[in-house]
Amino acid sequence: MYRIGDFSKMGRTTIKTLRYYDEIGLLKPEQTDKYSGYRFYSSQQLFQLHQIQSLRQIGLSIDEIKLILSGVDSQGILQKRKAELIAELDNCQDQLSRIEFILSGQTEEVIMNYHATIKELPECIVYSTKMTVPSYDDYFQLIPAIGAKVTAKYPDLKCSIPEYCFIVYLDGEYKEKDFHIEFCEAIDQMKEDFDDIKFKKVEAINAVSVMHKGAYADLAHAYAYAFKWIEDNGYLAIDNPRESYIDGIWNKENEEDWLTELQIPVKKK
Amino acid sequence: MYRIGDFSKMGRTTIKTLRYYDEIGLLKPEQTDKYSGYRFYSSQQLFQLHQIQSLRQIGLSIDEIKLILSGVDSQGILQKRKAELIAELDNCQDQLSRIEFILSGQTEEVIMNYHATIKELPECIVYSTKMTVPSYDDYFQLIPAIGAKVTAKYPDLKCSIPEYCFIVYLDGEYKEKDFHIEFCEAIDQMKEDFDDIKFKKVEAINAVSVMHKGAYADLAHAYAYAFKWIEDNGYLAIDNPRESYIDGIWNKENEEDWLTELQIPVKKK
DNA sequence: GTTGACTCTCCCCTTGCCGGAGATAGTAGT
DNA sequence: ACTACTATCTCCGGCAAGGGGAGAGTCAAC
Repeated sequence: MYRIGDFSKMGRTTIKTLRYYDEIGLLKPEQTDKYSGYRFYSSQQLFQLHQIQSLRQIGLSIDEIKLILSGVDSQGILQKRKAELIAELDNCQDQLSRIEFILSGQTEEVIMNYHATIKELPECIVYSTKMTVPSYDDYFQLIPAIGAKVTAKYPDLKCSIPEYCFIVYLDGEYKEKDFHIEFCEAIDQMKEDFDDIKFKKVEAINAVSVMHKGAYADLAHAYAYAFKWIEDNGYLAIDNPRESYIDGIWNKENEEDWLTELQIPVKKK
Repeated sequence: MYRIGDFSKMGRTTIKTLRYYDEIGLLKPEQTDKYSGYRFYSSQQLFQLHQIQSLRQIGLSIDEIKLILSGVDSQGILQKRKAELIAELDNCQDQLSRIEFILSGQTEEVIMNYHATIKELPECIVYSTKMTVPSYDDYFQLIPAIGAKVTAKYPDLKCSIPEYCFIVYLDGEYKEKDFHIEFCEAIDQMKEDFDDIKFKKVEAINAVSVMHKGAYADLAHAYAYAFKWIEDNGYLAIDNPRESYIDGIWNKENEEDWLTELQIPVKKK
């Protein structure tokens, strides 16, 4: 029989850990002095401790170890842990890649202070209309009329809150002018199409998001940054990019305060 | 200005998280109603939130993000995170390898219930003597005499507590009999060599440890298991194996209760 | 006036322990 | 038997980054 200090040295663990394992019932000392409370361990328990340590070293949680020790489906638990590890590896690789990307010192990132995140865009219902516009300015002048037209037709229709209004670029390539775009506004319910207005459900999707602050003329930098990010970090663009308007001419006088979110649907390569 | 619910939807985060960021001063709402306590965020803060999220997605802690936002050495922090990630990747690979090893279903593991752990063996002082013995039994009969001889010479010398007594196999290969071994007993202080007894410091080292329960005749299985484990998990044995005796003929009658720890110094390949 | 949706603060919970305070227990030396 | 020292005990609090829920107050619509 060994006291906790000696046992901890033999098992290369800490006294705190042994007391904790006692408390949670993972490894109870073979004997506990009723009056002093001293814990006494046998050398046979070193064997058990060693097994626990080997399972802990492969990252199993204490609850999982308890299950294994009580004879429950250890294959399944190991398979589950294996899946976790593979996910963890992917995640580490992804993070590492992103750090390398930042450290490689993109000019756009430094100057414009761009940052990319992956976010899940939830499913939503939108009304949409396609058009070809010569420039950003023309496009923003068209929007209020579209809103008014839809409201006139369906007075009970409401924009979702918070507002989610975006355009999708239908041109496969980058264009300086005469964009072919689809305007979308997220709403709370489905309605029948009319005129050139179509109602549809936009599926949930993962996207790379880059925030752009300032004039639309500089959006090209944000696009360049986003596509380079996608390329360098092992993602693949799987749909047309969206531009979501948060602040613009309609609520901010100063061009520098305009805020636009670029969303590019992607998947891991 | 947006209330917390809308802002959380726009930023694809949770209300709890926003409140937490407020509490710890990472992202305070632009305005807080003095009477109702309601938080109000501006769309410009969406930009800040987005930056925070991009840094969180590469695994930085909140304290690190605070540093970066306050303009402190972001290069250094990213380098540090990169190093962490590389270590994490190694660790995941190691764990994955161990799980594969278990799942590949080693016979020895199932039958003998072997488990391997990596542990750090601390530095210690030992006295040692080399000998060639025909069998385990002969060897265990020799040991008490050695102990007595040393104690006679140095009465104030004490074995370390807990006792750590092991032999090192000097034969490069596996032998059934006539082992060339070095007997070592850990002690509390250095002394002068005499006769065939040498005193020396054994350096700290990492070792694979496998516990063997039962007769010494079966130790060969433990060796086989340990060396296969080392091979399959990308380690390299860098020194002669040690056998540390915990329970044996001297304190347990029943051979099945004997407990021996096999320690093989290794490093990662 | 009354729902119903939203938000607030406050407190406890998570994992696997670590650190420390204050109280005993056990051992060695005198 | 007394003292000094070490080992051990229990209990409390803390860690990272929020999550869950209670109970109370706010806000807008019907």
